[in-house]
Amino acid sequence: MVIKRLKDFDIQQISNSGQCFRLEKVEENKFQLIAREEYLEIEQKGEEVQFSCSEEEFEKIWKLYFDLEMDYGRIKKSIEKEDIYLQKAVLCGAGIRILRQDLWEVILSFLISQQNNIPRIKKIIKMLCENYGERKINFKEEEYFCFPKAERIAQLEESDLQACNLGYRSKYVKQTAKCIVEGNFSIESLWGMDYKKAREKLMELYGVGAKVADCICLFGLHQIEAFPVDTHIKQMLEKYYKNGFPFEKYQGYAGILQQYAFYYELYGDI
DNA sequence: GACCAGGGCCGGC
DNA sequence: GCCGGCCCTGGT
Repeated sequence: MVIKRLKDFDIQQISNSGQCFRLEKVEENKFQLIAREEYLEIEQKGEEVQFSCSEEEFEKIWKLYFDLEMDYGRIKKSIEKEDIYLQKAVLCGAGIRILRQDLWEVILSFLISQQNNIPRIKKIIKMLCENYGERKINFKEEEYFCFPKAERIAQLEESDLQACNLGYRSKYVKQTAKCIVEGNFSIESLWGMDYKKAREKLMELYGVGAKVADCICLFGLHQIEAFPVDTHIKQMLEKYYKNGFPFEKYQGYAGILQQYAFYYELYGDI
């Protein structure tokens, strides 16, 4: 067990932020996460956060995973005072961070995400994990399932994917997995590219368009300048930034602001 | 029960 | 560059 006091961190907000789909609330203030083939429980009260792992594991995996070395306070402070919308958005999702998830998991998850809603995306991914992910046992002697490897997904028939409710996305997933496994697309090489090149390269994949590519850049490669425009962000831009979003003022990290805005659009001033 | 829309993309024009 | 079609289902 590790206990930390963390600023700019809210596990519930991160869970609801739509960037990851395997972080689930299990009881009040308590969440479970399956990532990096590990099982983790997180319990938060105020700034005090408990992680169900050793200090070594925390340092080795989770500190980086939750992007705890990034100063989000500084990013928030950089927002212009006159920008009422962003100020409100940042206040609303003050504990959001951009996780450092597994690249393949992000690619598959956001292929599934298109023209879909978050509860349904979570259900589909859960089913894929239970059917095709490696089964493991956690510290409570309970079973859990890892995210399925590309090799396993590539073996499946489209009908198997249809059975997991992927619908018309089945063909995208099947072909993308095959392409990666057969060595025709190196996802590792993406790490050596800048945002523009990585985005362009990702769009070569069948089923990956501009928006999904941006999500993969932002959530999979941690290229925080990527600014995915989905239907919510599109509506927001049309409503509050008719003369254009001030990207020039937030060069290099607009994607983090996108995430605050996305969350604010979803959950608003509740 | 009906209807709309969801972290869009592809293919045809 | 624009537009129709698309699997399925959560939410109203």
